[in-house]
Amino acid sequence: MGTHYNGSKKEMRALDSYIKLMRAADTISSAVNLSLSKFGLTESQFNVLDALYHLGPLSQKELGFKLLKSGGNITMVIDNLEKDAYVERRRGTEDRRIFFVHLTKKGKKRLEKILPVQVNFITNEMHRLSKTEQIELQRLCKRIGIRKQ
Amino acid sequence: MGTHYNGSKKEMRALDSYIKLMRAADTISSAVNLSLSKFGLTESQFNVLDALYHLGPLSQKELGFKLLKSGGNITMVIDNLEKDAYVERRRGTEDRRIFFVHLTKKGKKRLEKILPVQVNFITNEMHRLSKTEQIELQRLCKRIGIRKQ
DNA sequence: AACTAATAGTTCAATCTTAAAATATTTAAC
DNA sequence: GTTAAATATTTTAAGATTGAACTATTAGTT
Repeated sequence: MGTHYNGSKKEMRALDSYIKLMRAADTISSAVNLSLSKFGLTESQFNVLDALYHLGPLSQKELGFKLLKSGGNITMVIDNLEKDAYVERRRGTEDRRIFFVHLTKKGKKRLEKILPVQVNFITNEMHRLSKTEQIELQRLCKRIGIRKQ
Repeated sequence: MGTHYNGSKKEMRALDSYIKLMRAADTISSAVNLSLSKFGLTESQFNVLDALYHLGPLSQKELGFKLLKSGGNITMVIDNLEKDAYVERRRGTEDRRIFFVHLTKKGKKRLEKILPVQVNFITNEMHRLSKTEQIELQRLCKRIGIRKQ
């Protein structure tokens, strides 16, 4: 919020922290989305594929929890990934309310092609910070990014 | 990205920094949006009102630049704010391509009511970090959030 | 067994967001 | 002065995102 608000120093500092945090995240996110768009994926889609790749099949509920997204959103992202046959829904046998989302062979192949490029891309982006700075950034962000009950 | 990727330490660190940064921004953004929703505003709408309040009338182009948003997006956000009569478009006299966006009295009043609450809210959120930590976070985020030409 | 709670997922309405194509206007070049 | 290039905004198509209402299924209560 701008320079005209006559808040206390403490308030000004908090606002400045907030703005800079948002701006940094926006900047990286835009870059990541641009990089992924060359592969025909969005950041959301990539995050789902990545989660399934590293964690194995997950229910939509679990995906939403891991990725901090709403149920409605997961439905839509999975719909789009399923259209492209990168994932498939498999109904739970014990509990038929649950859909487990599985990575298909096609999805796995696609991800394995993209992953190294993405890793490289993000490594370059983060290279603006030294090792020590990155560790410090992680510590600070961890404090902020804690899920509330 | 998960724990299974066998990248170098440097890569793992970069990915971890990226994930934690995104998560922190998501967390704060959700909280801010929730707080603003009580006033019937979105974060985007609030950011526009705030910019106009502190900087005076701006063209849509300038707004997009300040807020790191695309032209199409600004058009839509201004449309919605104009529906609620919080802002109005005034065509430029020298250059008739430009629309200057003005805060209306209603918009100014609304913002002045919300601003202190928001400032307080964000100050509380950021209170998880000490003064020194916030200053460090700002420094690190500033390095990352630099606009590319 | 029947009723109620809770849970998983879908659908809907609203807004955000972008890139690309289309419009309107201005500026530059010939 | 007319044409071409540049600029500001709008429109469009696709996807992201949420909260709320809805459906289906399960679990708990009596």
